[in-house]
Amino acid sequence: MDKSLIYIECLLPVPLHTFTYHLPVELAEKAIPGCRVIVPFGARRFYSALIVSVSNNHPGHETKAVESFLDGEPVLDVKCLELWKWLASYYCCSLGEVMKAALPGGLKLESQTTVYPLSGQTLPDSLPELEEIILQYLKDNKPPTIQQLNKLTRKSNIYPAIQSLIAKKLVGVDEDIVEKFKSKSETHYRISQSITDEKRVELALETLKKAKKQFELFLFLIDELDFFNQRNSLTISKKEVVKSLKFTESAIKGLIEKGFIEPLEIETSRIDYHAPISRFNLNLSEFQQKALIEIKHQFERKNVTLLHGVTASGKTELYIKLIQETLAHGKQVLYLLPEIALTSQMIERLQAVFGATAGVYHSRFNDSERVEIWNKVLRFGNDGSGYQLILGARSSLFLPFSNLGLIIVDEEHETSFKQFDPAPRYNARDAAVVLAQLHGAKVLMGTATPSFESYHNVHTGKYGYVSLSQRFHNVELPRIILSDLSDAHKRKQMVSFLTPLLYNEIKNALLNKEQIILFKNRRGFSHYIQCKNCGWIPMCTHCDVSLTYHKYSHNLQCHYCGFSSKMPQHCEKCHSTDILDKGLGTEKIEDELNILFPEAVIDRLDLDSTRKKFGHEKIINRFSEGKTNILIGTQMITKGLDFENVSIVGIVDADSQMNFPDFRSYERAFQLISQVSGRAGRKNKQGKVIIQTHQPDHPLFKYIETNNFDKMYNDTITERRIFQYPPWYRLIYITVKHKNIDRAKLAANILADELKKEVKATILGPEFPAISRIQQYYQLMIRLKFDKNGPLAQQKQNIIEIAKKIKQMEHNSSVIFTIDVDPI
DNA sequence: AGCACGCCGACT
DNA sequence: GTCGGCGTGCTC
Repeated sequence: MDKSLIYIECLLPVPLHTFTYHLPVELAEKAIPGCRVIVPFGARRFYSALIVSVSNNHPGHETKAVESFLDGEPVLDVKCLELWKWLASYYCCSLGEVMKAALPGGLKLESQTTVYPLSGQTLPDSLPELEEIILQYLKDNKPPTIQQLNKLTRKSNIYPAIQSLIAKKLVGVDEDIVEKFKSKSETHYRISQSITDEKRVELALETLKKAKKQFELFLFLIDELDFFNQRNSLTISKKEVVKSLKFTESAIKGLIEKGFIEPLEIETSRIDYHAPISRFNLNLSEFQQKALIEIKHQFERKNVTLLHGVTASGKTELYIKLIQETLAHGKQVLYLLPEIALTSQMIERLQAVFGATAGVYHSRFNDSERVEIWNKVLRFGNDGSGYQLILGARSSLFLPFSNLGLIIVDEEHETSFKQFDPAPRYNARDAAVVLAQLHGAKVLMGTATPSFESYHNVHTGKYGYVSLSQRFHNVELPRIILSDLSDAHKRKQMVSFLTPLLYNEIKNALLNKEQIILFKNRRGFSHYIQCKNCGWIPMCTHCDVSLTYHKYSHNLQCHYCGFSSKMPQHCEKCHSTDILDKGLGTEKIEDELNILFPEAVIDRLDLDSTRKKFGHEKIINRFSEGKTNILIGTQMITKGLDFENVSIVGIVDADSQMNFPDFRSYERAFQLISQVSGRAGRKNKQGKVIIQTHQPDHPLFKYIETNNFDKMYNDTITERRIFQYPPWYRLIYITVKHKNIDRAKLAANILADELKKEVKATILGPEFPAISRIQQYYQLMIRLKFDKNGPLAQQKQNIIEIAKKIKQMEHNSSVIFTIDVDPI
């Protein structure tokens, strides 16, 4: 064994395992897990790689040498790496994939090839046209990157031409690592270090007598930077100097040249600073006080506690109290929320309380902002400037925490905590429990409608449980009224899509100047069109779904791949011009309402109306300011919004939610309807929730009417056991995709057969899901149900091995297998 | 994920 | 005959 080398396991920003590199043993002290190095990878590229572990042992295959070191200090805590490893093994993906999701792009470096001309070689008489173009470009420009040349020549692959030029010794190439993150900096000035006392100032002014502008500027700076008290410690930005008086660059330059002031670059933040409210008094109600004591009591014995509190029961105040206490102990806090964009009210509230110690992190930040937040979390503990509290969406789980004391998972039941695509397909709620364990921290999960998984964990004693059943200010829960759609249809009493009951309630509310929310989910039928003559329905050419009609843009769109086409003038099959729109989308509801209630101001909150930046906020603000009378919305309106004046919530079509073919449809429907209901009735008046349904006798409504989550859970949990579903069993769904339907089928069948032989689980499929083709790819699904107490980790390994084996078979290399653990 | 290599069809 | 399409295999 070569004793002069040590070996490091590295992660590169490619969706693969780790790679081993070597470096001389003298540099061993620089090889710290969590630091980045630059390494060669493949034929001609360099990447930044993250050191995972260091060893003295030769890995048993060839290794390349580390090119250089990037960091003196780790960019993350080793506990983060532990979380990554857990995620990779639990969610069946590579560590490289986890790293891709975890590290902000700015910390991942990649080499760029630049091309430069070589002189001294005589030009041949003739060159291929492409090579001529390149040479000409090099003559007149600074060395371009390969990508720039590709763009310039509008060719997809310019590399062969460059290789040919290299062979002729006409050009050379360079591999440069580019640092993507540039910290934002401003030019500042300070009084020169050589000016040590008043005397020197006078002397300086003496020399400046002839340069009037410089004299004035110097005097200004001495005053502004409070030289006589602060000496040379303060700085002023160039912006301010130029702005404050009519000083020009030349005056500044003059002072610098004479050595009276010094320029320096100061890093500035891209992130807004929030000043905390100076005096924040938190008065907990008697019930909240009791709940707080109970939570702490639970934390003595349990690492995770579920806080079950109805809407508006004041969970937030409890969170704030617990965060304050944890921060006071010098520990970090992570507050996880679903879909950050939809919870801006909550963020604003918490930022107002915690000010600059609190940072926000989610996917809408750009790369530079993310690196900045990352570094601020990393810096916590070193100086006073780091973030101690992070409010964020699921990806904030990856921030480089070193000393977490508490993780709050708000709206624990929300499905958006689960990442679906791409890998890692992790559930932030569950990963939070693991992360907390690594830090010895506690987890508080809050919700008004617990997920069955979490509630089950409470029942088995794994999680602690605290309930908060009293609403704030004793606001009553809204009255739930069912409205029978079948009956109204039969009696021909329907007013467009409204039962007479809901219609009249809306009318009355409008008369009383009260607001109305109408809820229509996206699931179920959206707004497709159909030929009345032959039944033809326009379909997406890439996916097997019907196209949705959009009135606003007057075209047809696919909600899966974004494909759009013109609205056809006549049926493509029978050429009939009698084409009808079917179904009821939010857009159509808006239209109908405009006809029914022409005096009302109507707004719509869905994916289409909020696409513009701040579209969401604008619609919400209009409504909460009372400018809108009726708000129509999808799932979006259920998220953490508090309105004062909503007396009626109408659920246009409850059936499509309940009848969705999924084992969780009950749970979901209950969650959704109670969340929508929570928007109704505040402070002084009981609100009404009117549910339109064809099945008013459905048992689900009994639970909803009485808001009896417990009963719903107990009545339906047995069914889950009988049919082998969570929380009793663990699910893994495997999707097999290929452009060719037969290849997809064949690979899926082989996989299912192998799994049945090798894996101890109930295996269903392969079968085509409801949508069998998405973006040109046919897909089949295999579903596995595992006994919770079995050796799951081993089984997962088996699955990965089998999939790998099948991929190696002839013609199968382009088959895509995706493994989804704990699918939602 | 990139990127190189290699094997086939459509053009000068 | 060559250019360039993409299917396949490899990266310490």
